[in-house]
Amino acid sequence: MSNGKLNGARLEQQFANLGINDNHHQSSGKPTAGRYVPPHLRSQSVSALQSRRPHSGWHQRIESETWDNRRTSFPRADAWGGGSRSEMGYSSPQRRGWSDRASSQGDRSYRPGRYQSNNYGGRGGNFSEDGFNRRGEDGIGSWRDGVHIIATRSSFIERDLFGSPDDLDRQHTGINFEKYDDIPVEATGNNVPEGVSNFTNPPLDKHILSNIELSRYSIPTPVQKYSIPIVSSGRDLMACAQTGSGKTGGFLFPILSELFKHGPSPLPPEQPGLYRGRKAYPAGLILAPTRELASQIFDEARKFAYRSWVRPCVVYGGADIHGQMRSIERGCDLLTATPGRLVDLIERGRVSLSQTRYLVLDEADRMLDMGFEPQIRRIVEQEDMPGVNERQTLMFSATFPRDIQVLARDFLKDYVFLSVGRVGSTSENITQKVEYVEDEDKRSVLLDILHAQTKNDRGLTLIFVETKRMADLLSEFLINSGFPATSIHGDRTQRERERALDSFRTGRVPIMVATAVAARGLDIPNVTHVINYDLPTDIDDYVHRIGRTGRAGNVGISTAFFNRGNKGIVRELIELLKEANQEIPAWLETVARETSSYGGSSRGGNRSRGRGQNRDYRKFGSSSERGSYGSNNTE
DNA sequence: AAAAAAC
Repeated sequence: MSNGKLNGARLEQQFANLGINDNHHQSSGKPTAGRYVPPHLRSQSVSALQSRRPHSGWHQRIESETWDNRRTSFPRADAWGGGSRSEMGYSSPQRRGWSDRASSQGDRSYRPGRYQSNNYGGRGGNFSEDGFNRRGEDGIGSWRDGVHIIATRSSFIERDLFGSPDDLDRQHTGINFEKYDDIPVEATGNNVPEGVSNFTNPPLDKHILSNIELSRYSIPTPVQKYSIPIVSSGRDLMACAQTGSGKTGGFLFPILSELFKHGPSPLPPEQPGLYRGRKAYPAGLILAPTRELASQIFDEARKFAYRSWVRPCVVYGGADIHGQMRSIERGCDLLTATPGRLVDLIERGRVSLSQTRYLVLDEADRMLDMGFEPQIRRIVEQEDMPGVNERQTLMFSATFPRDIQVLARDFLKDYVFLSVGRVGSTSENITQKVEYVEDEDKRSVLLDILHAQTKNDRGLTLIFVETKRMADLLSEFLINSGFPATSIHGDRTQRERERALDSFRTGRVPIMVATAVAARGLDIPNVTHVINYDLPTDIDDYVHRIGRTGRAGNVGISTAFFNRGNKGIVRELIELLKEANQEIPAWLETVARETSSYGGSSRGGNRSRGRGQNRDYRKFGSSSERGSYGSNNTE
């Protein structure tokens, strides 16, 4: 199962296996049984999918429904005539690419020869008296003659995107609004704009306000308070914010708001190239370090782009690239991507970054670490993305080590540094326990913990291990011990990963064993317990991992198994526990004392200064000055 | 040393 090296028959087999276990298909009774639907498309309404059924051949339909987004999921009489659009006609050579038109803002309908100048986006008309479209056909706005045409509302789409008010799954009830005022916020840089305390029309566009309201967010979280005016005033941002503090909204709200205000960029004349089709020119690009995180961000983007001219898309590896290409060539204004797949699409000539005005690096410290940095540099510096002065760049992460801040400077101009939450530490919402457990005792201690909590705890337990192999072994062990468990790691297929995450999220399988792939950014409500079965070697990873619980003001528990193998992080761990007002076991202090303070590793010197690392190094950094980049390693 | 991310 975990070694998926089947070749020829793989695809068919995958399709054949599909209808069996996927509860999405079963529960919603959609006509898609037997087909793989990526997570971000699974909530499409029945009518939407049915309406597409008669249009094209079976094979085509799999692909298009897989990656198709809302925009083309609904019949559009004006664009498609009698609704006889076929995938073949779609790719016919006589179709003119939208990007090689004389007019910069071309019509995006797909019928060959159809042309309406100054029109961008979907149909905006068809209003009914109450503003709702009863047939559930719209939700796609447009831009015409400098005016943002907001599409009619659709109760179908709204239920898909926003859930119903009593839908516990979707609610953000845990947000402790009173506590927001106590959270320290530090904004440094030149002329830092004043924070806003409400979602209001200036500076936000009215339409984004309406989508924020539909999502039931009532007041800005601390990071949003500042990111909104910072982005609206054209500034760059490096934001260091506690996990679960609304970082995604922190960049989506102001970016979409600006896009709604200003409309699409004029498209450049198409360069001759191998690929003659419609190229995607996203106005905003969001990069994320894992596929699941990209998918999660995209889900949010769909909510806040609802009824607007902005079409969000997502691309990531491990999923069929052709479907993704078809999706983005239908229009792609706000693209969320993992780096590898994006580079692939750029090489294929399917994506140009020449119109990208907003660049977001989520989990930025991860994106700029040794594994990712070359790819990021390539995307940002060696493709056709506008230079640092012609775009706005935003970086977000819960941790921002000083050396990464130095690196990040290459991508930013006169940025505001924002530090939200308990600086450099984890939230007090999380009760952190550390237990001394030898490797050979870990299994039985884990079982004890799980036995103790299954009684009345209906929350989810996330268990982190260091290796993919251990993730497999441990989840198998738990299952054999009678605990419903699943696992997620990079050697599982994308389908397995998504299914594992989904069954965990819904609570069907309340225990998940995970590698670092699940450590960052994933927003899974109701994770009440994070267990570090293996502690990471980097304290920042620990911070991100335990941040999967205690989200949005909820409380959570974290348990770490510590033994001699983990003494490398002992001092940083103690510092962290102190800052978060956690109990520190006496034996842990002993281990720290026994661990030589000069212990050979360079880690103690550069990174560990506790609170220092999440503060603006321009202001708090020790010896290195702004101008001394390149020779700053003399501590 | 391991994990993640493209085929």
